[in-house]
Amino acid sequence: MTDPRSHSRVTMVDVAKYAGVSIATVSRVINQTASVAPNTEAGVRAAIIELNYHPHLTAQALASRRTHTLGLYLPAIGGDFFPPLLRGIEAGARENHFGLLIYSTAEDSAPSGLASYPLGEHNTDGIVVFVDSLSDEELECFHQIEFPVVLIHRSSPPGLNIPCVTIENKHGAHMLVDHLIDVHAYRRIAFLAGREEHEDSYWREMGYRESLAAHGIPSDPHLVATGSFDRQEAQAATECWLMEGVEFDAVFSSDDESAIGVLAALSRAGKRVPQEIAVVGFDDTDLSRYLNPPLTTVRAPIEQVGRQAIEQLVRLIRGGQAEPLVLLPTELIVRRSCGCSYGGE
Amino acid sequence: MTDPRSHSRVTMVDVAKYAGVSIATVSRVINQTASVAPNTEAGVRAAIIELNYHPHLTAQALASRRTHTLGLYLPAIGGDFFPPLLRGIEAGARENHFGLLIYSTAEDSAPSGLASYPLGEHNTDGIVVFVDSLSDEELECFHQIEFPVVLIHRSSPPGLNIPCVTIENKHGAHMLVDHLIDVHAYRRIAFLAGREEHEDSYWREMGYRESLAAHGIPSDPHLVATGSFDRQEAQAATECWLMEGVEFDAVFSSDDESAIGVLAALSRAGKRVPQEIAVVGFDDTDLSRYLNPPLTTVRAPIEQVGRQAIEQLVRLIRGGQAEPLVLLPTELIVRRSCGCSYGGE
DNA sequence: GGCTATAATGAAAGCGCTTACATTCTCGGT
DNA sequence: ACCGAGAATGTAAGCGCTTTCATTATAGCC
Repeated sequence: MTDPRSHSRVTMVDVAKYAGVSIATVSRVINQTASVAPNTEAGVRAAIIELNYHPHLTAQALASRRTHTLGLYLPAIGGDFFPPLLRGIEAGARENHFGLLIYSTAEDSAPSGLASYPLGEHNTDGIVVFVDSLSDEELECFHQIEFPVVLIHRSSPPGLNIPCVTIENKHGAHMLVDHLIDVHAYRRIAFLAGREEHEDSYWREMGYRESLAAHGIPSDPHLVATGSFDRQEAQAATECWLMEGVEFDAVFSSDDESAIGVLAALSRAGKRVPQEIAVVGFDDTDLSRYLNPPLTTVRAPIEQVGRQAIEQLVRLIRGGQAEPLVLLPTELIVRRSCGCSYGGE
Repeated sequence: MTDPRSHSRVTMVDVAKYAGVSIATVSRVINQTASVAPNTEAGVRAAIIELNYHPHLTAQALASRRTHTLGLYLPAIGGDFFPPLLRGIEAGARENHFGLLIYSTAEDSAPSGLASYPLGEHNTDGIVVFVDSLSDEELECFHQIEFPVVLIHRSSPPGLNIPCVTIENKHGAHMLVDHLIDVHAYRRIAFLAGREEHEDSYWREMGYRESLAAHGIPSDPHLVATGSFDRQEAQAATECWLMEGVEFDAVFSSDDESAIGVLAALSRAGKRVPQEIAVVGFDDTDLSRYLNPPLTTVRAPIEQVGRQAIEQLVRLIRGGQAEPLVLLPTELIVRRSCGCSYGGE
């Protein structure tokens, strides 16, 4: 057995001795928490370099009662949505000099007696919670102890005002459907919803309905199905429409990922996109420009969502106020799958 | 300012008092590190639940000198490759009851005087290093202090025998090119390499060359270009071939992601896949079955690579031996882009 | 019944830091 | 020359645990 205790690491005591000062002074120059005479400081810095000293983060955390670490709860790791989000979060954490601990609640059993929350006040200074990776009750627990939390793509449970950052789903969807109606004169526009409980899906559907209503188009329940933000399910749902002979000239798939499934179903059925049926998505993932045809969609600034979440969280940790709601703007991205033609790319 | 110190948390002392024992005993029942009388144990457990006590991980880490946390160094967060890899790693960590700290060396400045490595012995028990996120010198540092490290998709620098887990790149590429030659009788097969220094790319190229050689096909330098594992660059490289009038009947793109670029370039040039030119990739990312046409590729068990890496790392941490090299098998996935037709999907 | 292994527990010394408080030193003002 | 304010530094008490070592209670045995 390699005993981790065997390595005699360089500690502050060593540095203090080498520099001929007390450990308090060493601590002061490291944290710049009080003024130190220039000479002394230089000596300490030299000692630190000479001995190749590195502070022990765990000890610092215990003594200072801050971990300098942020936690991220995820429901699952995957999807085209995920990498840019994590990229934003990781970059935000790194820039603010925080470590980032991640935990997926995917196939998690309920926290048992002794096991506490995997990420919480014992190992982080604050957490960001993505959609439904934590239940309302769990959020409530954190709220009670006033632990810093920020939510992503999910609004605060009523009562506890937990800050939240998300995107303008409704407006984006509205713009997109407007485009379909105003520019292409489609009237039978199908909507493929995401997961039931998912707020993104809810607001996108709202944007869809509002746009229809604004154009005096009655909404037809046959034209709404569920794709669950999933390629397979979206494909199945589309095939279902096709089988049942539902008539539609365009489909608005609630995210790009399910749009891929729609495209696959249509292609297999021999329907040409966009000549026979137009398809549009949401998110503008990296991939959508490479689809065939390139996908008209709405750009969701996912990476920025991640950054903003960290920004708000860090404010909270530093004792400041966070925005109760950060709504990042979405933008219509017109490519070819809606029927537009364009020169670029 | 919210002072994090203000919350008087429940500590072992409280539990000990409540149960009428010493803190040592509480520690014993929590860690099961020595036998405790059944009655006592029951009392302590009851106290723990009653007081809703949760051990303070930082304090545990400091006292026991193990953090129960693993670190992951990444060069960048992104690509289709990334989510399954992280999924495997995260699951592995979670199952072994380790936390997971991640750090991207992407736009990292050189570690300055006081700043130590972001992930190291001060905050983790071991790290996994993905491709070139750490330099040989940095690996050497960790090696010197005998800090547990395992490498993913990158072999150990000479001398230090750092365990490494990767996939059978050469064999996979060999199978794939064999298929192109044996089944479809292609002879002018272009190869689009990944990044220069990338070992995956190197071995895939080796497999390609060996297969050609085995079939007595001379390799033509004009047929080898660099796509850098990147859609854009792959597209550009393919367009370049097309411009220069290089003749080829198939292209083996060193990963699925660049295959997308190849497909885009070909489609723009009006070339039909696979009728005029076949395209095959490597990795079998989620997406490849949804491409048009569905992509023939080689399955890389990416998620398993992540899991295996953690497995090896945990062994090392527990003081055991790790496999010097874990090579996970690859598998040929035949779809339509090579010219095969099939009923499924 | 006296004696020794053994199991159960407690006391206390850290782990490597931060920080409140005490101490010493300097220096301008008078 | 003397006082007091501030700056510079040191002392020491924790932070919440683990773990060694000593102590006490429990058997087991002839």
